[in-house]
Amino acid sequence: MTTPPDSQAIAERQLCGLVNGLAQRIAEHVRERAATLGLTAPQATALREMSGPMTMRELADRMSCEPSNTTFVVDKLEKQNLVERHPHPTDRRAKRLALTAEGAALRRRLLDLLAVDSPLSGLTPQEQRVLHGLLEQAVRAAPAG
Amino acid sequence: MTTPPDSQAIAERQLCGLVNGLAQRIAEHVRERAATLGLTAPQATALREMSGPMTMRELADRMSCEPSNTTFVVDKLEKQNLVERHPHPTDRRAKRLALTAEGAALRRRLLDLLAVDSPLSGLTPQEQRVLHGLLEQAVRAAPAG
DNA sequence: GCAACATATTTACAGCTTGAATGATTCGAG
DNA sequence: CTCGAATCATTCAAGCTGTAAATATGTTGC
Repeated sequence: MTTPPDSQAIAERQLCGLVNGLAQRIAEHVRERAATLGLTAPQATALREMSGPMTMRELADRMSCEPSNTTFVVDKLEKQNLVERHPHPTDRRAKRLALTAEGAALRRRLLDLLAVDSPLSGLTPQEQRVLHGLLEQAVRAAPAG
Repeated sequence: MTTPPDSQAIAERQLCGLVNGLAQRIAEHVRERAATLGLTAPQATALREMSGPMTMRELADRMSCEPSNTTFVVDKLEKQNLVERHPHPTDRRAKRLALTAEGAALRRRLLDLLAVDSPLSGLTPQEQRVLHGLLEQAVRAAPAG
């Protein structure tokens, strides 16, 4: 070891800062593009994750947020006629979220907007794959606090 | 290329989700440890970044948030006698933030708490260096929207 | 010196997010 | 079948965060 004992801790702190900084960048990027469609960032994130019918809990997991928050966000989307809450076919506790035709169309436009000048465009596809692997490993290793 | 045309966009979306997910993990980790010291997550983040005297703007940059937010957070820390706002020696617009003795002691304890079982402990030091390099490259390539 | 513009911080406000409490439903053990 | 624990979604209170505007100071060019 060529480094002092707590240098590892310092490196980890810097790394946490970088992760957080990039997450902020991504959020800001989403916010900008979403605004052009009349959506807020969390609304856009929800729409982005709605690749098919799913429950509130499932959407919350995809958005990495609390279920109570998805209630709030989905309320907004529902008022704009972008998504609908249907009863779940097999579980009466759950709601089955589905995009309306209008919602599906807006989602397509949103995905197109988000694809250009992504905050990750500074990395080559290969570098992105490496990053993907490392992040997945980090997330999987620290499951639930 | 062995992949369909928009597969790259999908990969980037997944990557954004991973970055966000890990950032959430880190925030949660900070929140847990901070709570044992009577601090909220943003308060702890501010304390962590206060490695020396700095201005509000500088702290905001380190915390990757808006200056108005640091006003809010520093207000809380000041009420707990952890930091103080002093006049800046050369720029009368700016405030010079400094830790109190109590704040410095608490910061030391906080750093010790944060160092054990870091959310990044699933990666080896070498992997962390690779991750650091990739993140820095991504952040630098997307400067300001 | 002064006008015009840029910067540092704060305030007011609106929107987002969490965590705890609640009601409805499901599931497994007896 | 029934009890109790667990799960899904919602509500509410409290706190966090960003935007826009306001105030004060600094800087530049004339």
